[in-house]
Amino acid sequence: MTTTTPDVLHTRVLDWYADHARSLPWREPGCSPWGVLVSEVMLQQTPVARVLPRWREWLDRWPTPSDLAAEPPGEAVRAWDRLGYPRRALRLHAAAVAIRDEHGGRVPADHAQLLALPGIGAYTAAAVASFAFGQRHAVVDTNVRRVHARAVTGDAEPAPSLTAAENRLAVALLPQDEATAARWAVAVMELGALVCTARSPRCDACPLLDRCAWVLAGRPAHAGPTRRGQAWAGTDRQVRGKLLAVLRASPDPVPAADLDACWPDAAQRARCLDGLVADGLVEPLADGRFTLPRT
DNA sequence: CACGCGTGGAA
DNA sequence: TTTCCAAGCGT
Repeated sequence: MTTTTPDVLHTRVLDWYADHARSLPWREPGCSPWGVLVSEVMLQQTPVARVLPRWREWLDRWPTPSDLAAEPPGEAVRAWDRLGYPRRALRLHAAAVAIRDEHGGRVPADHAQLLALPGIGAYTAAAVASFAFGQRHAVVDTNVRRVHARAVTGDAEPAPSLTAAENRLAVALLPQDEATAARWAVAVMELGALVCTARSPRCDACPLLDRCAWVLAGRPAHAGPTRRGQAWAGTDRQVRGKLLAVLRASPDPVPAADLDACWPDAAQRARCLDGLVADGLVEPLADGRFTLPRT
């Protein structure tokens, strides 16, 4: 239970955002909804600094969904470069096709229609509806969850996965006015990204310092179980990454021998290649070579 | 619902 | 060096 009224949180965070927001190209007034959507998908689990150059290239090459939809999906995977989780590139291409075929080439403003697009989940649908179309939605990402956990709930970290209680809290905190709600959504996220960070929060720079439930409680350590980091060395994910890197680097289809060279364990290599084919990230050709997907 | 899914910079 | 972690999604 908090004694701080939402109005104070809104004023503090919105004023802070007005002074400290980063100038990012997808926040420019002239940025299209498509530009916002592309940025949101690229930013799923990938840092802003790494996204920036790829985002500019994408929007320059494919300024509309129909431009991307006209290309083979493999071109999206190649242009994705090393942003990671390349299935996102495939889904973004599929979303572009759906936007062209089912929405007249225009990114839909409706939350449910956004949610129905490939690769667009609860967070991204709300983010696009809010950031690109100025609507009132609870936009709950990892930054927002961390700010809410500390400032409102008084916990050092949010729960391992998004809970119904967190969603209820985010809805309860939304300003009533639509335009204010949209600014609040991006402002809280920015606060979590720049000040209320995961590792070393800069509480001295926080506009909520004197109202933060976690600080007022003496910054107690995280109570729950420590979440396990993802293993990497020797995992299928590493092997998939190596296989796909070979295919991205080659403008032409690649002989199987080139893929064999990138990982010593033949069984794991074969399993991963099969997985990539099943995912639609790799296309096997009749002559035994492999390529990024053409269809 | 817990898990698998890439990548690389910073602490 | 190792570990953490960065605007999640789909199954």
